[in-house]
Amino acid sequence: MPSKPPPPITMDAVYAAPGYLFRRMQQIAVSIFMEECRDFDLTPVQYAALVAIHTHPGIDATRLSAVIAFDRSTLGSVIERLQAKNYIERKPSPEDKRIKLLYLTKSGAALLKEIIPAVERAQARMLEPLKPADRKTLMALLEQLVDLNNEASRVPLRAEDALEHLGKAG
Amino acid sequence: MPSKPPPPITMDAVYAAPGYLFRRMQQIAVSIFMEECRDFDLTPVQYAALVAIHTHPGIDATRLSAVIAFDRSTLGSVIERLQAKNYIERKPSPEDKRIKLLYLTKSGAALLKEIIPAVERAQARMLEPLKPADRKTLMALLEQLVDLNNEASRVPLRAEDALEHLGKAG
DNA sequence: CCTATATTGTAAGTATACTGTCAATCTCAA
DNA sequence: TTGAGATTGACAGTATACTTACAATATAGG
Repeated sequence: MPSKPPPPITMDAVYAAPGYLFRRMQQIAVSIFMEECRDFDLTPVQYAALVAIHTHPGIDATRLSAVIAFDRSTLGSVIERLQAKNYIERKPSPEDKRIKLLYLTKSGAALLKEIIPAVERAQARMLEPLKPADRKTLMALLEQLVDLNNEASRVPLRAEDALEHLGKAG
Repeated sequence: MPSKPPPPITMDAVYAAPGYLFRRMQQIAVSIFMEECRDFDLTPVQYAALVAIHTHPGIDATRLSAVIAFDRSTLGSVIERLQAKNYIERKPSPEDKRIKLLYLTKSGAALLKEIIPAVERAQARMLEPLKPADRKTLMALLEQLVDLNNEASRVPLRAEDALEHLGKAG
């Protein structure tokens, strides 16, 4: 029995591959975000970090990385930049000398409020070319897929766990 | 008339935002690709470049960037790494002294053949958690969205145009 | 022919995103 | 209590991904 011949190597196979489409869509999403938020000098990642710190004041970097599914190393430089721009501040923890607690500054809180309409415009623009029903379908499937694949990523999202150790156990 | 109060700022809003899901899915996709292709020392981007050079031998870097929707600057270092690993070679064009033509080496062609099963396993694994019908729906919608948003990205895909100037016009 | 303009590859600078490693610190169990 | 192991933030190293800028080269118009 002859084995199946290998499929031809074509760009069309690349263009239709999930991995390629995910990369392409991510590029597009970042591009749209940066365009809508041009006035604010804030990247998508920096925005997510600000929201998380706003929601969980006094979080530390390691837990923050779990809450936004971010590598700890990467997050270090993100935090540095946010601090350099005076949007957040770091205070040493009295309980654990290794830890630095993160808080929004007034400037950071104000920025967050102001930028939200631009962020929502960006999010809407990403899906705009689709029909409303298709937008819902796509988001529902993607949310499922990301959730079901959570453990496959190197830095899984740990939204709840992360907070159990924050002195707000419940 | 009082204006609508602003929506509360929550992490759930971030988790459901298209931009966040696209970034997360991209992280997961790269992670799975790297895991399946561990034996080969090739990144997703390097793989796409190899396929494109295989499909269009003698392509130059600028056209390659259009064919895989890649920034020219980024591509420079990708090409360098592929050359350092002896998977491609660059030859000066006799017609245009600015241009360097790209070709797969024997080693690169062999690698490409060998890696394909691993790449296909990776692509399959990304969608595995979904039901087959949902996989199709998701891919169809995503393909549409990427295509319709093509111009929104900084480096739009120009699959066909790019080749018209390659001496294969027609 | 010669000059304004465009293209090509390259480089410098910024920002994710990951792999490791490390010292300081904390925790827990023997 | 002390010592093994874990955690934390920091750092070095690699790889996208983008911006702007630049010199070398090519092209088109006058």
